[in-house]
Amino acid sequence: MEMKSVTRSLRILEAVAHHQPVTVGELTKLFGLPKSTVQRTLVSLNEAGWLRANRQDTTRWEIGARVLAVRPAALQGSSLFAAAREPMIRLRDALNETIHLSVPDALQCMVVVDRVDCAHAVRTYYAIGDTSPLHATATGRAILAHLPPADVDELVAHRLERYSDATTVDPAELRAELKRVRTDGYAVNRNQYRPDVCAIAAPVLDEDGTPLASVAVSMPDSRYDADRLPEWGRLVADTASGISDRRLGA
Amino acid sequence: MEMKSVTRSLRILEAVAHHQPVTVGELTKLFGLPKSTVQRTLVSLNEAGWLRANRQDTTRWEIGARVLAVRPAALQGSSLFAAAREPMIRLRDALNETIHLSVPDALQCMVVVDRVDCAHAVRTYYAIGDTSPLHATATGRAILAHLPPADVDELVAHRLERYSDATTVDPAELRAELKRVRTDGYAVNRNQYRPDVCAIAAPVLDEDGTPLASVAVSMPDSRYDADRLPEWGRLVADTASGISDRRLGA
DNA sequence: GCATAGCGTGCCACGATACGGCACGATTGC
DNA sequence: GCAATCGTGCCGTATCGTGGCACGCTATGC
Repeated sequence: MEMKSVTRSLRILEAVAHHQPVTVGELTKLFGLPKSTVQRTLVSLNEAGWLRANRQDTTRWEIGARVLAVRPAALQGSSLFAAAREPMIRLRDALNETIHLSVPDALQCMVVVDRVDCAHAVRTYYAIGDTSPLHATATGRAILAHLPPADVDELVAHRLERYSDATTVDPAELRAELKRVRTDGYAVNRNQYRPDVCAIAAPVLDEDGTPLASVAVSMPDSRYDADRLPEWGRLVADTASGISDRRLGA
Repeated sequence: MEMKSVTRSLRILEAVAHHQPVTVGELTKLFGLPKSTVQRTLVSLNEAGWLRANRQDTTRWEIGARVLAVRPAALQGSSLFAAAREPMIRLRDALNETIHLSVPDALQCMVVVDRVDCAHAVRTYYAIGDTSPLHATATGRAILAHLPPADVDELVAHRLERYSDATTVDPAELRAELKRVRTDGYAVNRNQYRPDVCAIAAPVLDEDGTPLASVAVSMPDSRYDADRLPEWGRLVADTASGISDRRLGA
């Protein structure tokens, strides 16, 4: 049922992405596999055009540009990506905090797809491709709030994992929060996932109300100001709906 | 030397990306492979997290968000990407034409990695991930002009493919054009690749003069004005060198 | 309503093929 | 100049992917 060489080659591909440019030896240590096996896999990935030798050190491997041609359906041929770009920068300019764009992956987790950094010396850090849980983040709850109830039921059927003291693990409490998100238009997270990280997020919706992605402003707890929450929440929600409009208008 | 199942699974992955959401049957027709083989490959790709079933029609497959964690080395840990973003927007604002950021892939072709759209109703369209030939585009020649002569020799050793009446297919003519690019600081393309598409491009250089990427402004032939070429060329070149500086300063 | 065609999926014996131990040559560090 | 380490290539064997086939299901057309 599972093709060993395929899954392994993809694991290796991911490892190359995280450690590029990387040598055969480093990868064998990482995986504990025979040299020949890793080497053969790298050559195959190279022949497929997904890997290439580093220009300076031809014994090191790195990811080729081919992967950019393969983009998730969630990005809708990257029109979402392009539409979000400028509104995100404007939001960053207005608030001077880091802005993230995330999409849900198979309703399992959120994946960061784009980022605009702020100018503060201390700032939150998520890399593009990082994942986070749906129930414990603002970005995830902004999506959850606009999903069919059946999907939410399925999520709470599994135990809601606790990441910190503040994490919402009670299904009823989560549902109440989601209801609040729908009326206010934005979701909030104070230290519920990563300690000392707060965020305010709003969903980008499809024409039929399906949540495609969410925009979030995230900041250290020290800069979180509850008094300004309504104002910031409105700004984030406006940005998100602006992206929806741009996407559909194009 | 080549692992059949690996290369084939990646071909299938790419096919899914281009036709998503797609069914098993459609893929079997595309490749002429047995149903079971395609099916098994899809399941394996799914288990690796690179594929997922469509939400509406669970019998259709699409690309998962996992691929976003795998980024080309050419983006230099996305510092190039981040450095280019705002200068590109300023250039778009100045010219009101679509701006593309492209990187060379294994010196075979250029790949579009970012885009900022203009406001015109009629505009050029390249998606992120699209590829174009080195010798027939402004974006490619901006790179070629700053490559070691040996690399250019290797390129012209293969036949220069013709895409339109205007395509430069004569090696000597290409070399003369590259020399002009080096003195002027920007490359030009009038309908040499896609008919009715013109572009002006300049390279983003590394500290040692290696071309990393190129910035291009592209427009329909109807809006191309030869009289303004020097001015626009200078603006594009300034933007590109500004990106180089930002990248190194950061 | 029934027949049929087409779909996605699961099974299994066969045989191609990827595995991994090993050896070679190049490079680096002592 | 020696030794350790690395990337690479080879080859017999066991494994693993292959693809023909059959099943259950859905949509289509008579």
